[in-house]
Amino acid sequence: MPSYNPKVIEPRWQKLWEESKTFRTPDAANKPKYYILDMFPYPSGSGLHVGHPEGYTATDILARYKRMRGFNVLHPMGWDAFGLPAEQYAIQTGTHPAVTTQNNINTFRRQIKMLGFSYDWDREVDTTDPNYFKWTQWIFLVLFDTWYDAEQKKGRPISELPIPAEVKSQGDKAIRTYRDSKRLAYQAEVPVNWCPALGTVLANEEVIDGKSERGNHPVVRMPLKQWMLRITDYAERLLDDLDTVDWPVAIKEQQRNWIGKSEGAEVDFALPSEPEALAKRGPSSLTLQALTIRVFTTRPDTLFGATYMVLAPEHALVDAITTPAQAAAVAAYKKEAASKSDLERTELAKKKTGVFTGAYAINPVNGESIPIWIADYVLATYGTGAIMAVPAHDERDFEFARTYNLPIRPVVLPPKDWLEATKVFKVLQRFFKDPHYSAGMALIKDPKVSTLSQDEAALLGRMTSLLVRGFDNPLTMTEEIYRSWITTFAECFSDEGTAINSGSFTGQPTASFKASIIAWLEKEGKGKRKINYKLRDWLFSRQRYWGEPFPILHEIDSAGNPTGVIEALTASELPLELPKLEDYKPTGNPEPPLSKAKDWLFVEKNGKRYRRETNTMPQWAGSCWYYLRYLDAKNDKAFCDSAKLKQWLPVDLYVGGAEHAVLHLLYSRFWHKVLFDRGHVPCAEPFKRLVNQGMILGETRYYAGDTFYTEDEIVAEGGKYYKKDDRSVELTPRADKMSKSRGNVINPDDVVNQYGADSLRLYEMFMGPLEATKPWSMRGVEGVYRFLNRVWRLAIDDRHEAVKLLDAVQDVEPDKETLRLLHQTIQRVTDDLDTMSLNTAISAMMEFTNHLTKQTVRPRSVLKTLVLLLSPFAPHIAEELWQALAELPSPSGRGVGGEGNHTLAYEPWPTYDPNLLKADTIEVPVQINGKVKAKLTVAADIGKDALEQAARNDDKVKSQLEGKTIKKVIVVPGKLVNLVVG
RNA sequence: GCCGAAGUGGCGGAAUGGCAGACGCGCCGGACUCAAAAUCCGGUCCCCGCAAGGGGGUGUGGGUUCAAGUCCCACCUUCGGUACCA
Repeated sequence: MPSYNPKVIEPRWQKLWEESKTFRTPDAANKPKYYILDMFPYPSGSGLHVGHPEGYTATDILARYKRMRGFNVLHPMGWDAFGLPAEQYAIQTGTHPAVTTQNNINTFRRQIKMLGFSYDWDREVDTTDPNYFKWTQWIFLVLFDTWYDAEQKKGRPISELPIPAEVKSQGDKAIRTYRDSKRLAYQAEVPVNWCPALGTVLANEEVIDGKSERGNHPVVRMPLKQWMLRITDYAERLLDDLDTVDWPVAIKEQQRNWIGKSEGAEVDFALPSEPEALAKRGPSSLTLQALTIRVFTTRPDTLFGATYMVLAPEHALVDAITTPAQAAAVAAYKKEAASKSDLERTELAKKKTGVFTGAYAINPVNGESIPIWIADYVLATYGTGAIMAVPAHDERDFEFARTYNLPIRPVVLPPKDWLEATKVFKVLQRFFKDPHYSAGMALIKDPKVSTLSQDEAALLGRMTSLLVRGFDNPLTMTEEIYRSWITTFAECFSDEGTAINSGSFTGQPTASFKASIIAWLEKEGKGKRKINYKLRDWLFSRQRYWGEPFPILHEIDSAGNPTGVIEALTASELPLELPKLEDYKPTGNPEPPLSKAKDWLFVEKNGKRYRRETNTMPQWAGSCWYYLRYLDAKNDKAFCDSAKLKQWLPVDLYVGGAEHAVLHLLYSRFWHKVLFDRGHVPCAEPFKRLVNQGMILGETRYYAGDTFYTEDEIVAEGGKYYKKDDRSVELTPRADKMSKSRGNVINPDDVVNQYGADSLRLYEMFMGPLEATKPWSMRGVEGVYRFLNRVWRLAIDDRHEAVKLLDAVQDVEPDKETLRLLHQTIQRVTDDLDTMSLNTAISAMMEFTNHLTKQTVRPRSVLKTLVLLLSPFAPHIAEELWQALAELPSPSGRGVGGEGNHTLAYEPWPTYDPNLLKADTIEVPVQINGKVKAKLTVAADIGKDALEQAARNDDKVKSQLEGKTIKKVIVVPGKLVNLVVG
């Protein structure tokens, strides 16, 4: 038997590790801690795919390496198990989602264990376990109990919220309402994506082109009372603290964009208060004169160019300001806008639409009366839902103004180089440089020949002299030119420049204008400095069964109607478990399925009647804090013991897919900061270092239209690809995402079956840099499998019946060369592990193996070191070889399983001696004018002068230098010699 | 459009500013074998040349430098994210 047989040795070692709990992590240890975390998976019904083991292998290698480096390593795994698929399955079959979920978890656990990861399984978590979600609910109660103190920039207990006197005077109910309005968890009426076919609300990311991601059902927008989390209060800190974490810049940038901080001003536009106008609108608009429309702008310096205003169709004041004459048109437009999803709105963004309300507002800087429109290019959810439109300097306003013929007034003069950078200018300039310019001019003016429009030709005429002069003299930008430019080329300028047409502010550059106008607005009480965020509050409730129930009660009166009073459960009442349902089918309306559980729904407490909250939490809830639960997974007194939090936090290394760049990672950070503010965790950021593994694509295929061929059916020639047996068709190579429909999914089970877990692990790391997107290749797996076979045969006699060392393995000192290469390999592998360059670490071991293969005598000590280096990558074969190579159980090895089985998992990591790295002689290239012309073999420690002499004396160099003079000599000892000749 | 990443052999990919293509795959040749598989040894960037040797070469065009895949400027392409955010 003992040729390399992963099918036998892998299960054997997995069993040993499991039975003796080799990787159990003690909480107390006199070692430095290292917390390595994987993004835990959603256990889907289709099982593990090869993308999962990529990150898991990388972290496992690091975990095993750090253990050998003497760290107390925490490396846990668990399940993000709430989610829609199990519920859909329940609807179809009646099987409880918990059953489906446990089956899927079992499959995932089996598959993950099959890969030999060194998780501490005693810390396994499952977000659907009541003992887990008890604490998810508990954290929700913390959010519910917290308000954000903007002055202290900190979340504080709701009991510490100062109650304004006028609220206090209105009694308990007012105080209650006031408190509820300040909590981090609050209820609000918001538009949601309701999918009637699925009977649920969907998250934005679950809606594609106005249809549900699953099943392609239509989705409508409707307002529903929802639970929201006030993440916007933490926007600034979520932004600032990005500077304190070691994350990929791309992810930080994505989070910054998502938070979307912009600085500017809020400006109030008053409505004119002519009594006549008011009377016409009837009693509903009696308060009109008190109304102002508040806008947010990042460009208060363009206020003088505001020629109209636009409200979002959903803006609260639309009906109040609309004149009777416009009422019908406005109503129709509002209806149309409401029926469109956000996506449809943006899809149809090419053409801007809108309707005049009939109302006017007063521009606070110049008292001008400007028309108010509604248009769906203004979003109700951003800023104040209303804008001042400056068509001369905003692309969107510009386009809208052109469509509806609204006035465009330039108030910012672009700098000169803006004009020169425009595409049109470049074309013109090229044209003017043309020696056939005069002839060209004649042609351009000839409408039969010219491709320019009449307007363009006219502008060309007007600008000719200016532009011609412009080659030699600086071009002067004037309002006249800018105006022509806008009208002719439909290009507006939206950057910073110099103010024109702006009253006493004229002449100021944009930056100083902004500052001075904000000061003016604040003095006049017409506006103020304002920072706005794109980030919106987090819609936290779902109309689903399979999620965490909210620990919230709604008080009801004797008729069963809600009184508006909400009460949180106490910690002692947790967990609030899900009721069993007979029928998981959607209710057909937005009433969540939990409303069907009549026994569960109503409770009496302190003599009052309550109805439970029937929404459930989104899937993100459980994954927001799972990294904390691992530290103390079985604690039933707290979500985690505080000493353990102090010991283990923050996570030292977090590895997962970039698809979670924003949502999961932002939500987690938010919860963590709230817990931090409330004193439950000891640090402000949860994940110190983050690494994203890249996506693994399917095997490269070679396409001709829709038909494709595999690598061995094609032939490459001159950078092009053809079918082997028919060269008439050129093929295009492409690697696609793995998907069932493309039929290119690689199943890890199959790979392990054929080559073993060690080969799968090794291949996934050898493919390329961890962060890179890379295509799968079965041939590549074969390659690393052959490598492991070679390592095996370095030590083991594969023709022998028992696992027996080859005679070549001897207790002798390694020769000089082998010793040098060994230490070099230790260095390379160690350095590569520290930088997570796992692909090159494997290359280094391959090179050393290739060297050893050629040796007829293989010192046992050398093989043992190689095995230790290999062990984090391919632990099973390493353990097996370690056992064969080690005559005695190593005293430092923790016993695993039965007699004679000793793991290498806690062996000290090999160290290298820098003095042994150097060879006695090295090859140094000699360049002449930067090109390598000769190579010298010299002593490694040769001095600068000696090296130059050696180069000059070299025959090849001499012949190259014949008849030339050396102008300069560069000698880099140990590296090269470069002779510069004339 | 904006933000981010990346462009290197037939393929995956290596290269603190210092010999481009490590390592693996594939391919070619050889050994072993009756034969095949497996394994082992050698070769393999392109062009000219029997060879010795010579020339070219890291998306494109410029630049810095004795020396550039690597640094700087401009552009092109691909991938990922995001998108009326005022």
